[in-house]
Amino acid sequence: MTSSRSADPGPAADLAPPRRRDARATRRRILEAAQHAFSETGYSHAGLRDIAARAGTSSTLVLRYFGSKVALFEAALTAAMPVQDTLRWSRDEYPERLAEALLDTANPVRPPLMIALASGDPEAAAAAARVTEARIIGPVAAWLGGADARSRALGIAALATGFATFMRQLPLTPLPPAEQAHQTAWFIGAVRALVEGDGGPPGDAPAG
Amino acid sequence: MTSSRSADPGPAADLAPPRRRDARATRRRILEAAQHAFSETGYSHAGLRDIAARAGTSSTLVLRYFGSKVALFEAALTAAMPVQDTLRWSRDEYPERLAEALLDTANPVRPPLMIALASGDPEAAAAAARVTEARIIGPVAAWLGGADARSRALGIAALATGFATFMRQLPLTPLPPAEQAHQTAWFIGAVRALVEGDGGPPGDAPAG
DNA sequence: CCCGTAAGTTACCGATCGATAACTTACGGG
DNA sequence: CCCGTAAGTTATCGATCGGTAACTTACGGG
Repeated sequence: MTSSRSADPGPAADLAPPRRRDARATRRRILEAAQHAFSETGYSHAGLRDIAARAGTSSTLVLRYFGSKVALFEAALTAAMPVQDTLRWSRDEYPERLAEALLDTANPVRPPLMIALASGDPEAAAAAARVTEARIIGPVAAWLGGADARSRALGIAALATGFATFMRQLPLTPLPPAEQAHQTAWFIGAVRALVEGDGGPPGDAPAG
Repeated sequence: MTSSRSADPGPAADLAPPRRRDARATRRRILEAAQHAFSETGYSHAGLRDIAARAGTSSTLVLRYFGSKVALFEAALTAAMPVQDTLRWSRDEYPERLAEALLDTANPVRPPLMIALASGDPEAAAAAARVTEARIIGPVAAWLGGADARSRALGIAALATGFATFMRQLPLTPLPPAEQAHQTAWFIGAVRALVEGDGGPPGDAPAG
């Protein structure tokens, strides 16, 4: 990317000079704050003022950078989609890795919840559908292969959404550890069945 | 000003006398309207004025009958839970019946969506968690039996939630019929695995 | 017939929301 | 040094929300 700045700031751009006005950094902070807010409380309940406060700015600047709330949501959901990472996993490790990612309490960004909690607002639901198709259904279906690839990719997404909703969003009385392990094992098995295909694609078995 | 009430009791108002003030009927209409509104647009996006308009009354009366919006939601979700019906199904027909119920376009009341779309608001999420435990996890787990009954019941609920969200709420480009059938078949198979138990309970087949 | 009470309506409140306009200030090229 | 422009702030708008108070009207027992 060609920087319009003056001289090349050097390879160690991490130690950026203490710019008090940095549009790119501000925009990135807003995007991260939006991912967190939309993941925790959903589209409707996350206000622009909350997001701006998390990012250390004002709601006006948020709108200047992203145009509207629903556009910010679409940008945040797109940025939160970890498809490029998940597609590097092998078919064999995919189910377990997906479960780990969904249950990782250290990461507050949860795309399945962003999708599920957005589907109440029509505009946000349309944005979520666009991003889901472009960044999940399409790539995952291509990665899966086979005739029912789209249906299986959609099943994985639906499974992850329901799993995340019940495991991380609803304040249910927590399961005892044994049942929790059973729950995770069931989820992994269901995803594995979808990854490997229903009847099993002929001659396509990934030699483990 | 919608209807002039005098002089037209309508064609055979069932068997009820033409009461112009019927608290029970009004309350029931409000509850049904709330089930529809919460199923379609979720807790946050469904306003008391919308619900009141669907029921043909005013938001004031809604609040007088149910106290608050979250209390109305809890009452509507409880009334919408079809557990008493589903538990009459045999273990064998349960998965297909559940899929039919979720995909029935004639019925606009969808408890899984009421739960999923409510989990953004903390109070509504708590209410949804209470009703889910009392009316789904508990009864279904008892009906399922076995050590992992609670975990399996939770899996069925999570599966239904994700399935309903992606099949009926998100405006995705619809799957072609063949893939749609595959999707439904996969859902039924996943539910069946949870109903029958993971390792399979020995000698516990219920005679339909 | 009469009136207490329940059923229902109208008007309104404070808070919050997304979004806009106008203003202020810092950065950097000339 | 100077000033144009981008970055950021303050003030505010109109709409909508859940919720409350006060008023009106119909039902039914005495």
